[in-house]
Amino acid sequence: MGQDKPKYQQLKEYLIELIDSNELTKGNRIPSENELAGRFNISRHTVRRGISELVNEGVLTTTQGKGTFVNQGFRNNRQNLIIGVITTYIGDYIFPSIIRGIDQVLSENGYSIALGCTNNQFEKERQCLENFLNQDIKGLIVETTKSALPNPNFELYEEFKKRNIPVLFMHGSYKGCSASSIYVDDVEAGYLATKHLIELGHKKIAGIFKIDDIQGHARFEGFCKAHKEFGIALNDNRVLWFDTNDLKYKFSMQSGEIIIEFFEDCTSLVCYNEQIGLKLIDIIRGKGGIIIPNRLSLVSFDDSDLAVASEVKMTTVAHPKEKLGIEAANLMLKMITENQEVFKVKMTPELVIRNSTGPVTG
Amino acid sequence: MGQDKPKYQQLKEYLIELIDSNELTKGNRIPSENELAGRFNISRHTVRRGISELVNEGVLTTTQGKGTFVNQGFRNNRQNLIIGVITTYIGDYIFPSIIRGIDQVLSENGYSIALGCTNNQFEKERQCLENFLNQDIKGLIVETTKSALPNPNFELYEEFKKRNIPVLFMHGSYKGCSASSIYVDDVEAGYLATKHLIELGHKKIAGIFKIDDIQGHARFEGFCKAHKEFGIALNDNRVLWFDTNDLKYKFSMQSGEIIIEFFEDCTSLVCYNEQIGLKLIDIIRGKGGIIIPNRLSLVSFDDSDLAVASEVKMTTVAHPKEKLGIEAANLMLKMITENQEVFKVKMTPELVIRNSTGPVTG
DNA sequence: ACTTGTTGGTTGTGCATACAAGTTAGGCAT
DNA sequence: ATGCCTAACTTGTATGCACAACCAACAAGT
Repeated sequence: MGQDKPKYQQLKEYLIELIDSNELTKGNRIPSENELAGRFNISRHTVRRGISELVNEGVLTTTQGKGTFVNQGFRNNRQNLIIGVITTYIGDYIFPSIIRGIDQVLSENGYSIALGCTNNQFEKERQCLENFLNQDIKGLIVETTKSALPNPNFELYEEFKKRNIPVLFMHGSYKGCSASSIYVDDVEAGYLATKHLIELGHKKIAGIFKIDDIQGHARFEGFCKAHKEFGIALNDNRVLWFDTNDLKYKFSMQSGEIIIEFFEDCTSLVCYNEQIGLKLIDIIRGKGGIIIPNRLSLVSFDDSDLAVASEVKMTTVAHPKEKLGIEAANLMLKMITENQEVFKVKMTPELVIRNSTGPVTG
Repeated sequence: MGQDKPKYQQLKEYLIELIDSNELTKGNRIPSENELAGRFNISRHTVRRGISELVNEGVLTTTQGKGTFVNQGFRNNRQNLIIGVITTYIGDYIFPSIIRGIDQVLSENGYSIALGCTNNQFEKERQCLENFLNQDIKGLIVETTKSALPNPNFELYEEFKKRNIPVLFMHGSYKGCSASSIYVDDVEAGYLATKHLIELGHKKIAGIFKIDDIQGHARFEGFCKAHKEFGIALNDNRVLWFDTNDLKYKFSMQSGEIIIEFFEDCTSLVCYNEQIGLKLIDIIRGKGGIIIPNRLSLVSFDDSDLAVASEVKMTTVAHPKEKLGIEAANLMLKMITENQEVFKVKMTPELVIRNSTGPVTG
């Protein structure tokens, strides 16, 4: 053995080499403490110290009276590579795709995902964060909860920073927090959608946006930007805002009349996402008379499964979804190796033209 | 202090109490080893042993020359309640709902989810299992990968059993493995779907099923059972089998002619799931001439979002999805408290009648 | 003002020893 | 042959000692 390292350390390395070279394998008993002490001419106490560390690392198990045994092989690669992922919702709409993208990259690199889900509540976000602080995670990817509001869990994020655990925010980061983030340019998305309609000759364009969601605001901003750029006046009556609760009631068949009245004098519609878009298509179909895209052109956002589910294949501005997840995961891996650097990545959405939009008629 | 427990253990408890009662909080230095040794009249070595265990548990940090300090609070509730969840796919179809159901229950009970995803490959399943063996999980919920084939990762499941970590299989368990499982009665599902058509007067019923999936077999079995029960002959030419690879090619517009020919002389169709159902509706719509349900009644399975996405609202046999996840999670919690018992839970699917089916005409 | 050395305190490594407690196998008595 | 006991071996707990490495603060010298 060498001379600089402590003896118990040298013993550890000796034992690990025995295991790695398969001279000792799962279930085998290692020499007794006294035997090792005698063989290397060190005290039993020193042997015990080395062994106890390996027990802590999960390599060995000791049983009083019987001996010390090599564990079942699995813990030999003594790494615990977990990335925490916190999203607002699992299982809805585009979130699964994002998670799948993340998983794809991470699992290829030997990491696994620990999942948390906030349901857009700060309290649950806090729980998730505390949970992850108790685990030995190597990084954290967070989809921000209520990103427009000040975040009460700020100190917990600071704690990750203190521990040198990189944190990456998705879909916008919290104010005043100089953390890394990856997000989609939703202003551009709104702009692209609206511009597409304008270029088809539309001038009376209605818009439906979500009010309690930063993406809704951003898409509306793009909506305005396009109007301004092409010198088209923006009519407030043509913009409809809704929030999460409205989803169940506002867009049902029963209230269909009201909705249809809303965009009656328009030739086209920018629609916050495809869940809403699909409900509108249903309402319009039920009502009869209005044909897409002849009478009404419809642009939506995200390009989820729902975009092509009905007979009307929606023109939409595609959210990168899986690609966003992949980018996020790659970025996280980069952050883990390159210490503490701050990245800001913007992803650009793309217009996908299908047959829910057409040139303005009549 | 007491008398039965080892002294280093008593010291640990003493220190933890100091921390829990906030007499020592994050960042504080604890008394030096010599001081503690003197105060309790034990040897410094014994003190060191107690402290070293607390260091290992993440409660304390020692620095040579400076002293030993209390860590930043969060690890004080020294629990690590994680449940491993392995599914074939994340993000597709009904799986997100199942995961959401699991998360809902577990997070309420202070657990968090560690996610793994096999893409239906044994190799990746193995990776996930080894990963979870390296973590300190309290239970494992597995959606079986290629459940019809013998499983090469059997020994890994055995290892969980050995460590007293309960394992719960979803959607069928591996052969020869006496583990707990929760599953949907897919034979009943196939039976319900077919019976519904028969009761509407249909006698020429086509079927499309997935061959590399145990659910496909089961639903087909129910399909046969209904035919037999009502004394209707089963024609092999009316049953079409496909596997995962076919998804991309077999059910596209290009090959639409062949598909349509296949059920040309039938009045109704039992369709493996709604992904396929929707593609068929697309093909039929593109071809023109065939109207659902007038010329062709269509029953599908699962009741996902896709069932009501198009203008044809599909009659379907509903998979419990989220409810299955909730049940699975509850069962897991039960298994954790009640040691090593084996549960078998069967969930019954329900027929949801919409307007893709109607009485036979002509 | 700055460097250097000393001093006393802290944790880190290491040795020798003793007895307690659990496991196993072989020997003895029944 | 069966069952109990003991001896020998294992790890677990505990003490006492010695010196090394490191840290902070203060004092002395430049």
